Amino acid sequence: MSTTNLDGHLGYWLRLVSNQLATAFARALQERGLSVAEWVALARIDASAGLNCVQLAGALGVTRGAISKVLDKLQDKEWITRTVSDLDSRVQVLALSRRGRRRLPELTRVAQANEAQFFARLDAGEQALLRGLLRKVAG
Amino acid sequence: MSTTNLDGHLGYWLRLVSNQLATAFARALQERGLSVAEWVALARIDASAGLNCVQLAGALGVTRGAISKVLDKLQDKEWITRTVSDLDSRVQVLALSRRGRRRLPELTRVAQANEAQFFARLDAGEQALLRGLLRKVAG
DNA sequence: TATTGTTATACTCTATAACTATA
DNA sequence: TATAGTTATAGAGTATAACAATA
Repeated sequence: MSTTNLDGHLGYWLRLVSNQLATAFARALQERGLSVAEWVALARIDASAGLNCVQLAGALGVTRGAISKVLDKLQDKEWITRTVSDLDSRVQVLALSRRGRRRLPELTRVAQANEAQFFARLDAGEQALLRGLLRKVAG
Repeated sequence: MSTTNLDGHLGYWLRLVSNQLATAFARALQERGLSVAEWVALARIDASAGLNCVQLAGALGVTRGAISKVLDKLQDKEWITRTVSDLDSRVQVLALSRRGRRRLPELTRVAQANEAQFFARLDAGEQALLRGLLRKVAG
């Protein structure tokens, strides 16, 4: 007799869907020369002007160390700038570079196309519902 | 002007929540000597009797190569058995070992406690709704 | 030829913890 | 002392592709 009803676990489905989406998205982004984590950071920097590293890490739910590496890669590609704050020289102000701004629209299109395809089984109302539930969990 | 409304992306929230859950769960499982991927495989083997590797890979949404490694670790710990099928000697039939069966209930409790805490912001109805939506996306 | 499972290789992603510089 | 950011280290998790054995 099995003791496990894995299908009842929310975590199981969350993991399955998230992994499938990430894999598909990673392939789509690869041709444009960036990874999923890099895209998320880039998009967040664009969406929230004047962010620093600690704030970005908090927004993405990862550590400072993890963010630091991702930012290194984005900076190597010259898609972002890191500017020391005038008010506090420990702080970096993050921003998109000219090149980053030029590239972002296409990346956003790729992200949206990927999402549209991936969540095609849900109608607009269901997608909004799912988004709302995830936001609520994220707190 | 920013072009990105990251909060509108389902993938953003999915990634955030999934990563948070996986990190918390990994910590809880670590003390019991296994990883998240190992637990998921173990639970799936228990839930679906007579699985082989290809079927397990399909159920978990990963490749055969990835599964092979996870199974190696579970076998090293003697939590599963791999038995060559009588009908087709290419095929392995996966099953929990005696030790695996003995350990599973506690691991299931850990998983459930972790989930209960993580999804505490959602009531039972919302959790069922979320599960249904994720299942629908997974197809 | 097709399928099952393994292996070699390489990445991405993340954490922990110690560190530097500044406040 | 506390905070911002970096770095060193380690490990989990996965993919791709080539491979051996079997069908």
